Amino acid sequence: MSTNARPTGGPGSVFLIDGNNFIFRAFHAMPSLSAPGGVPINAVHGFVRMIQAMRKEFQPEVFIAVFDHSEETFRNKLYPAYKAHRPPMPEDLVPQIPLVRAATAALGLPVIEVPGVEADDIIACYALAAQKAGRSVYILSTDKDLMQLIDAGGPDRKPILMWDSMKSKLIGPPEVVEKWGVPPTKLVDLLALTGDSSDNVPGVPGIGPKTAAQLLEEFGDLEGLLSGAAGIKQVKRREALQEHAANARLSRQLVELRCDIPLPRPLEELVDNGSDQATMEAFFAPLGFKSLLGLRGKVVDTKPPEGPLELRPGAPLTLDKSRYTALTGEAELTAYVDAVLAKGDRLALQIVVDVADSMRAALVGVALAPGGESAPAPAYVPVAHEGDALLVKPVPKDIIAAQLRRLTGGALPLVAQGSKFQAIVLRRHGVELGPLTMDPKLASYTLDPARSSHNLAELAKDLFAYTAGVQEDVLGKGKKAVTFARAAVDRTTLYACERAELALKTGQHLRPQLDESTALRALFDELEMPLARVLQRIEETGVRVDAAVLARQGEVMGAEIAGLRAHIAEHAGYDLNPDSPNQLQKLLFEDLGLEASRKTKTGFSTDATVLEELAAYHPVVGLILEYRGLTKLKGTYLDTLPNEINPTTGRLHTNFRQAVAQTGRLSSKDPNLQNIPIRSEVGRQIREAFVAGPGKLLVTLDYSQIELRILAHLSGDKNLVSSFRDGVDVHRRTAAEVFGVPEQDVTAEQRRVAKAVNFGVIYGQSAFGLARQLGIPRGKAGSYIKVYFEKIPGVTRYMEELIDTASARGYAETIFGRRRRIPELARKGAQRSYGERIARNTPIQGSAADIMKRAMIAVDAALADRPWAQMLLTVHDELIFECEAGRAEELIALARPLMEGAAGDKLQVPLQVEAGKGPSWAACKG
DNA sequence: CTAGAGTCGTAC
DNA sequence: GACGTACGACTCTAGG
Repeated sequence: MSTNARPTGGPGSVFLIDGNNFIFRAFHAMPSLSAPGGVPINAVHGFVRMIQAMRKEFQPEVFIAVFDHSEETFRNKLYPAYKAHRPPMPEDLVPQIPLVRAATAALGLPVIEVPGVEADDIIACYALAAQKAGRSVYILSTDKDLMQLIDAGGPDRKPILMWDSMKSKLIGPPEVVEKWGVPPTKLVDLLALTGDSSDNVPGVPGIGPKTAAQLLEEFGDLEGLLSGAAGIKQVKRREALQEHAANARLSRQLVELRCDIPLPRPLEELVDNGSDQATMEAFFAPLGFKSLLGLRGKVVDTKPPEGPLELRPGAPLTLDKSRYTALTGEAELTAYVDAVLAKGDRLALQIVVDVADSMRAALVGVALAPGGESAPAPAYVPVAHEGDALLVKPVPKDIIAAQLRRLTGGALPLVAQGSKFQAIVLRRHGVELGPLTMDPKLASYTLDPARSSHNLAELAKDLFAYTAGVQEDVLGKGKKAVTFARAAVDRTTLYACERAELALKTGQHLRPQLDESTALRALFDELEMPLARVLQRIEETGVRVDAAVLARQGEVMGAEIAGLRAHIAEHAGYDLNPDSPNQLQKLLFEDLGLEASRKTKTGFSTDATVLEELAAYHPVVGLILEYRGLTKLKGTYLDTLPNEINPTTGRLHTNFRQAVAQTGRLSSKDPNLQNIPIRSEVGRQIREAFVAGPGKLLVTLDYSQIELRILAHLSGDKNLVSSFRDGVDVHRRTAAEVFGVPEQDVTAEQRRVAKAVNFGVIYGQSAFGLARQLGIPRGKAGSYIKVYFEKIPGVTRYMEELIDTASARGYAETIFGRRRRIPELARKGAQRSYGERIARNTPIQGSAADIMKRAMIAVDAALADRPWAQMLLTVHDELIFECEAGRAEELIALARPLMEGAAGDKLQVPLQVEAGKGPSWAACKG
């Protein structure tokens, strides 16, 4: 029973509420709360909320609440002192008991009670009867007496489990053993020995749970123990058992649940039909339960996820680092490679480099951790450690490369953390890797993109409670830090071998978790892992950037910036740095007395929207805006891009990061080539510097409206779907619907509004946000949104469903089953709202990302035997290629259908791809 | 001097 | 508080 397991509800499930247990827990969990008349109702409120939530999530076939009936039970007859010394019920709880029963009934849940029989016994009867009838049973309680019923189930029967709804913990046999030291079947015997002071069950004095478990282990059961007690060595214990044997037997009778009463109502009668709104309102409205009324009866798909939602930890790990060796001689290396090839079944790699840039790094060494029963221990192959005593006679690099090729060229499946980086570096050193089957970073990302880190050290800590060595310990820190090229071989060996071995272990640990979900397994094996190789080729190719173009633009812009800065200073009357929001605030809102509109954490906002409003009031504001625009372009692009050009290749090699964006998108870093300007004319000119090589052309292919198409597909909205099927302008069609005019009469302004609303929907924008975006009054924006949702009803319904399902499941998912946990949905206020926006956006943005990734793999495969074209970049919905000038159309004809077909048959709307070509990125227009 | 927070702005 | 996903430049401040 893993910590994440939850009940499987739906048909065939029987949920039995231990009413009294539940009331007490609700009472203590909820803050005090009173109904309008002053009656305390916090327990009622908590109780009802829990029932609502469970009904929504689990949709039990049978859902009943069982209560004690306050009469003498057989236990009192047996033992008058039974439950005699119970502390009195809290004063505030007393009046709530009858209310809870009534509330339960008002919710439409059968209230079961039998005079003279405790709730526990009734629950036992129902649980066993339901199991006999082939149902799975969940008892909603934390009462230890009920744990004796727990049964993991088997081939011939369904399980009986307990569910602690407040801790979200499923209690099965392993949890019972963990808590009590004995399985559920022996729990009665154990409790008979230990007794129970709260129920006044006597037990045997001096015997607590630990001793009882140990004795039962030794003697089998209570009777065996009592009859064999004479043989116990410890005097006190032996005498206690002999003296109190009768008490123990009596206790056993008190503790053991009886299931010999007839069921007051047969199971078939108790099928849950949900609640009746009128009944609920009649009952709850007078109690002031407004929020609960809205929560009623929506049917939410709560199919439990396949596989874990978070990485499931494993047993603590210890690694024997004394086995690690450095292979410093050629003979040693060869022998090691032979042994791995003979005995290993897979091989984990960890390269060591001097700098963190895969296209510049020099290979310093490689650690190898083979998997397999009799495989050799991990070892480190030093390649380029400067001046280490261990390496007086280093093995020639070409010999190392040859041995590595033998080892990693395809003879064994490979494992590597951050495999793309390693593959690029190794390839640059003459070692082309064979098939990679596991990259733990990508496995972690696929399983749980929302986790805080996919770093190997973090994974080792979280999964195996293992603390990995840190780079700092090898390289030193601060000014004295060295690169690995200057690090000692022995320390590097420990560090790198540990990482290789951790990659191996982590991969082996995560693999079965991926396999638990068909969707996640496919995403990993067929999407993320192959994509890493595609991205490897893209990064290795790089893109040509004409530094001279950037330099020329930079000079022009620099002069303009200097002029603007002087003008701004003139207006101000003093020299200031317009880059500083601080100084800008002083100028605008103090010296010039302009009106500050928005506040930031540290002062008044001076962002573009604020400045645009102020532009009419003072000429300096326009200058600042212009200055801002130009310095941004110059500082971020013109000045920095040339520095990123690789001196060896003469091209720009970005790093596509595959395990960062929580939606499944890629990101681009060092430099970021996914935010090169295009929207403004000045900005767009930067794209003139991205050029094709001589005799070549750039080709761009971009998905038209892919996110809106996915929204159309997911929501199934009639209007949206038909817009795309008919191939019309979707914003125009939306405008026509929303403004109630024929399509040909839609004005540019109307289309702009419709477009903004369409995008706002994808991002979960509010009326406030839309108003700000469009610069219109909030009321007007609200009415646009209102009409939009009326005219596009499928979208409304879909968005509500998305939030409900995501809230019930705790995650959002894409068309291809990529999941993203959204813990924010369990919180309140702003956090919850944020969670709702994520829930709306992730399926759309993530599905688009999945489709693009599929397209990239397909196109890459098609280009494998077409060396006249290379993929250069991806910008979320766009692919950029470089190809021989005469073959641009051929490339477009090849790639376009692959991109348009990348969703397979998953979409009910077509995908459309637009193409452009030209000598530069800027020239790639339609 | 460095690291991190804050603000702003670019892309899709 | 109010629009989702990224990356990064620049300023300013806290800390060594």
